[in-house]
Amino acid sequence: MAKDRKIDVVILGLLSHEDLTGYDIKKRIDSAISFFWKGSFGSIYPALSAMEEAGQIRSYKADDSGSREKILYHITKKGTAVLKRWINDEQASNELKYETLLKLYFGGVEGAETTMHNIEVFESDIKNGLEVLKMYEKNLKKEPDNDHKYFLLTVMFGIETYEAYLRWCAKAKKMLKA
Amino acid sequence: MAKDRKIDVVILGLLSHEDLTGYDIKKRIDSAISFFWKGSFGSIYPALSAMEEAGQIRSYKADDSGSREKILYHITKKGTAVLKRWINDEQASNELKYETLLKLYFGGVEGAETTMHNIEVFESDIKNGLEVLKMYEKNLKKEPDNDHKYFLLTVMFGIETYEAYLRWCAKAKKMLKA
DNA sequence: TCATAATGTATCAAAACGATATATCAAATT
DNA sequence: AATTTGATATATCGTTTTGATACATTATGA
Repeated sequence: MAKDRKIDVVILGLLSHEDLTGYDIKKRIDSAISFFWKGSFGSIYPALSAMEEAGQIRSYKADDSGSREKILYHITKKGTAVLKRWINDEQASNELKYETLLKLYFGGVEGAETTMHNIEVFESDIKNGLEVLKMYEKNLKKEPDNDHKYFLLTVMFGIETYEAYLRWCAKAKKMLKA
Repeated sequence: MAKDRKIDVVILGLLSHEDLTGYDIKKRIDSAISFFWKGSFGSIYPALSAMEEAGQIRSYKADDSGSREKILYHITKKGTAVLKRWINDEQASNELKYETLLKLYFGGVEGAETTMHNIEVFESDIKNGLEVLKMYEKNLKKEPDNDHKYFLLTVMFGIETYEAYLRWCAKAKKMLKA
């Protein structure tokens, strides 16, 4: 009926490694997995409440007294089961929304110059992103930790696709000049 | 304050080529641009109403009497202006949500076998998608129509990235076997 | 003939987004 | 020493989008 909250499995996945606050979760999403996933506080906090209600996670206050309010979450057996069920379900929806391609597709209503400029902006963004990813890769390969094997795989995915984007940019620019 | 509806520019872009019904718009989104964008009836119909209210589009009934109710939409000057303003705005957010990578990233909680299987499912989907894209490319290159130049560019983008996905799949499988 | 697939408009609950509110604490600036 | 800034932290709000469903008509085809 109603689609299931995807943010749930993101949270469960992150909590399967360590206990985190809602704020921590947001930070993890915005750093390590930002190039293939995102999430906002507006989905994280309500999900945390609902998931605790459902017994998938358990909250507790940070015990370093004197510090400010800080609610940590710990995954329960029930939560682990939900996470595993999701990983073992082979269907996965990869939803892409490239506004850049949308502008390109409708590029006919404006001149080729505008399209060219939009491609160049995209190209520049990707070049920056690629540098960050390559830095990640370098560090991950330096100390071949088995724990980080899966992280390395996602980074490699990013590099492979970003390089493809750049190849396409070159082709597209060439085509537009002709 | 509130983010602007992205579906609006998709609709305006499609209407800039020809008059369409809401159902037509959904079909266009699900075919030509499906690999880099998507939209549902639940966003299309309310947007059509709001945009007509705002004077960006104008509706009229199909005049082939005897046929069923059919509401066609036509873009106005105001709508064209909105579309052009968006295309010329250089900021574009490309939002990607790869559930496949999410499962991979959290792959540690299950065995390498599960991860391997998930990669193979992804690989198979991409292979199918790539074939479709290549068919599109073949047809578009057969009759080099200037009108379809931008469409060809998006298809080329798809091919380039899908091939990158497949290269990554091969690498990932190799790494997991080791 | 009768099923079922495609066409077509429309709404609803749930989910996600992005902005904002509120407040504390550490570090940097004046 | 006082002040400003930025990071930390929780939480909610209005808007947009999703995915499902409802409902009805027309075309296809077994």
